[in-house]
Amino acid sequence: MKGGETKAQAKGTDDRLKTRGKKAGKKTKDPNKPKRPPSAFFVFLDGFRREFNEANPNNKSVGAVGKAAGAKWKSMSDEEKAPYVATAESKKSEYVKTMQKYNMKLANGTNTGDDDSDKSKSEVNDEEEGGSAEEEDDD
DNA sequence: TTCCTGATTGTTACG
DNA sequence: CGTAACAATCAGGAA
Repeated sequence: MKGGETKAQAKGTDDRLKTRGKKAGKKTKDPNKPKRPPSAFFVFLDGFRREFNEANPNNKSVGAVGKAAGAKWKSMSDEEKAPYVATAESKKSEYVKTMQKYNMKLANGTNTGDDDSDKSKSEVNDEEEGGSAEEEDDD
């Protein structure tokens, strides 16, 4: 057990509580723009929502689930969040890779037009599918 | 009818 | 180092 909880973040961003821009219907004009992968919390939320949906057919709204999920999330132990965090990590890996292609494409698209076969090796080889998500920490 | 907001935390990136 | 914003969701409120 770690005595000091990581309060480093210190939620110094309470300002964002106020509807931070973020329009729902705002679509990105960049089709390749990689969307951020769901955090461990979101991964947990994904499953939690379904449960909440059945547990609360009345459904209140996203806020209700969010609060419930957040409350429970904090109640969860690191080990319980481990699987969610592990999934989040995997998503992040893909995100990073996607980001590379996104950046690369921009570099290619906005820059030159010379590219055909050579660029093949120049570009990022997405054939790197190794173990991935195989981190098991034995207690 | 159609669009947008709300609420949760995490993660990522820039100055 | 710190801040700023955005990631999903689902139904209701507003114009």
